[in-house]
Amino acid sequence: RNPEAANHRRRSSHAPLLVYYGSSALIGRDFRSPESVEMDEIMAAMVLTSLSCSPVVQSPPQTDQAPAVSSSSMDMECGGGELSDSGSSGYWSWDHGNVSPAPSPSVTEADSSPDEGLPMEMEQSDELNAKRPKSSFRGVYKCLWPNCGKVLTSSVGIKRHIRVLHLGGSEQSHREEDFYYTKISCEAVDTSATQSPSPQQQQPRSNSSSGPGHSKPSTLSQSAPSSFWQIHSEHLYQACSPIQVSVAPRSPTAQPWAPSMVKPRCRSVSVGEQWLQQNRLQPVSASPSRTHCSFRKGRSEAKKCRKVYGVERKDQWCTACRWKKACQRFPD
DNA sequence: TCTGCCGGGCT
DNA sequence: AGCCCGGCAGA
Repeated sequence: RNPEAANHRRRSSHAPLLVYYGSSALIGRDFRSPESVEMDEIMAAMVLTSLSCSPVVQSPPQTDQAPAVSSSSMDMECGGGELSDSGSSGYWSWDHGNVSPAPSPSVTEADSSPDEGLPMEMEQSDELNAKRPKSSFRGVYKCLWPNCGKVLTSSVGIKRHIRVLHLGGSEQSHREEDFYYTKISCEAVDTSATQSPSPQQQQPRSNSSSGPGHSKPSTLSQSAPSSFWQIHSEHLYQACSPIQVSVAPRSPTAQPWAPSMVKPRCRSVSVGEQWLQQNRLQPVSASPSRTHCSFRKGRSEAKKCRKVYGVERKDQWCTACRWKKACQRFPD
């Protein structure tokens, strides 16, 4: 595709990472006024947008990096988080409502791109999971609604979020929320350094473009978003095979942000899908035949024509046996 | 290696 | 539909 678009894509996938670094710094300086922080965020995002085209910037975080406050551009990278720590609410999220205009045009463009949709989001998230420094997160819940990606730490919170914002708060959507969020836990193992079981926090995305999405929740409330179903059907397909959590050995020199390293390992399963699997529901339309789900019937103990009559008296075999089909004379 | 039979091609 | 066979997988 055109290089400019590719560049935007690269940038947009980098920006959240930097933002994340910023978030840790942000926590360290929460004594600052929100306005000041917000201005810094905007400034930082702008600077980062112009600086973060090179993967070098994306080098794994120095977790012991001091979150000093200064006006240098380097500090912007550390302190330019857009992540707001909701503090008293008990969760942090990406929810900025409709605050400032999108600080990073590239992010906005990527988010609003119609063909990127949720898969891109997941991809991005997975990518980020591998890069994120260790933290003490247990597990978080991410909204799967297109262009939302809100992350909360409580299932109640995410359900409420989905019900209110996306499902229009209708009561008929009871339990439906389950299908629109995913629990992210440590199964997205960070293999870059250790196999630490500590769950990784799902990286929230800028909602600078989700503003419009949030502004029309009622129109979406009665039917699932198409991209969601795309994901969901994919899950169903994948559900035929066990979820792969194991980790392939990896070159120590491999770049932790290489998507190919991360994507196959990290698969978030929506709670709804988990429910489906637990309840042994089958995909509605999918035919299981000719997939790896179909298994060959185990060999029976019964003797068939071949054994009974032998190859010499093949003419006495049943037709099916002669045709190498399932024996009809001595069925299982 | 033997056996059962699925999947698919040919007539 | 009838016939045949390559090839897979369990014993």
